[in-house]
Amino acid sequence: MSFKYNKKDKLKSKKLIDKLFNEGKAITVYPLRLVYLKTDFDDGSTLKTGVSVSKKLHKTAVARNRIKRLLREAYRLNKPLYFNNSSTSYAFMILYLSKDGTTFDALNDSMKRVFKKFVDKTSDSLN
RNA sequence: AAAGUAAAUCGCCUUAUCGAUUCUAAUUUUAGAGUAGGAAAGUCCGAACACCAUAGUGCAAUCAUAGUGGUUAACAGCCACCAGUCGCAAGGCUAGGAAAAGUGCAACAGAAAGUAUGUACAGGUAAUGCUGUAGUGAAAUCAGGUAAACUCUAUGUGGUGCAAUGCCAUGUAAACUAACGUUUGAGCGUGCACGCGCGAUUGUUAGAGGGUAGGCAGCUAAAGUUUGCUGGUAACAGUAAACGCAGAUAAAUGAUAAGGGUAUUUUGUUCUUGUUAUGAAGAGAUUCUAAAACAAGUUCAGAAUAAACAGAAUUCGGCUUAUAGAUUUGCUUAAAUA
RNA sequence: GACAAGGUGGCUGAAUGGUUAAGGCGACGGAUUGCAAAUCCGUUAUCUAUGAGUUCGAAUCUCAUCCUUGUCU
Repeated sequence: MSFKYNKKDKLKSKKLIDKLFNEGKAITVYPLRLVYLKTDFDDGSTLKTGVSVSKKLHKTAVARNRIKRLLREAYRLNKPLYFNNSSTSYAFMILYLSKDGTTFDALNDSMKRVFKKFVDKTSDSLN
């Protein structure tokens, strides 16, 4: 798996997103919240991920776009470090909970902690 | 100088690495090219385009506009001029038709706010609110004010909006139940009238229910952008050349690092100017100098900090609002300061 | 994206262009009570989203801005 994050790996289907929020589980490491669900995909990709920022917390489109871009970048760079060997496929939704702005370094750090927690938790449940 | 005023331009840049998306090649993972604004925003006007079976007319209502002329595909925009108003001025602002067509409204105060009528003082008369002043009020005897009150005049105006609309996929579903309607006309474009015909195999309304929430087209070359020339006071028009300029859909246009430029603050430093004697002259008033100190400006170097408003969603023309900082040009200056 | 509706004290909610704006629920103080509740009396508060305009006068009319809510397939 590489650093790429193209159309196939994005979570787009409205149906799937509804299902994810209804049936999925969540991990919160402030300021991030990861909602995940184990599913299978038709097009062969193992992970589908979307990001979201509330309009209530960040009023302007510029602020929301900025945070979403940083979230995608952090996800793209950290993905191979944690999921290179996993064969099970998941749908992810990453939410940004803080009201304040952020920097790439801070977000990168918290993204790593979220994935670490996720990997620990899922491997525990398998055992 | 400073202050003001009008207009225009820019809105950090470069490189490397890792990505996103569209198109074109080859072809199955490579290469090349493109990729956000002046407001992309608000959705306030005007259009294009699409649908409302086809294609229309009149009236009314509604709504909009409102000096004159020009400009434009169109406009409530823009340009020029006139008028009013604010400003010393440059210049700014103006929903700027009609109150002698009619209806209405005017609290409190005041005698009286149109059905008019009368207090005090003065003047005047045969006599009288007959005349003036005072008093109330935004407005007072003359009529006026108000049309962002109704209204009148002139001009214009069908509705819905790309979540329009067409096709594909999915679903037993153009299915089922009730009411209304059957050529004597329900409905067909929201009020009335006319006209036109369509019309039971797919009428209208309501109920209950099934499916989808996906894809393709619409979708980006356009009343296009830049520069020059010609006409016009100008808005703008004509013409020639060059350019080919976003197309995403839980939302692309990014992230990181390095370097550079700009502004502010601060440290050191170069130079200039000013102030100060504790120095010097003198009997003294006072005068001269300025090592040092302080203040202001300035040269160079370093450090830190900061960099606005804001993100396309069918497309154009405007308007409105937000906007750190920088640059350029024209014009004005009454009073006050140097 | 396209198109609509609204904004009045802490909450709810009325108003013909005419006295810094009705009423209710609250809150506070007093009376009542052995103490409370209920009841009665009084008080409170920068209340018409913001900024302009029309008018003698604006919560009301007009324009712009801000905020909130709704509709669509």
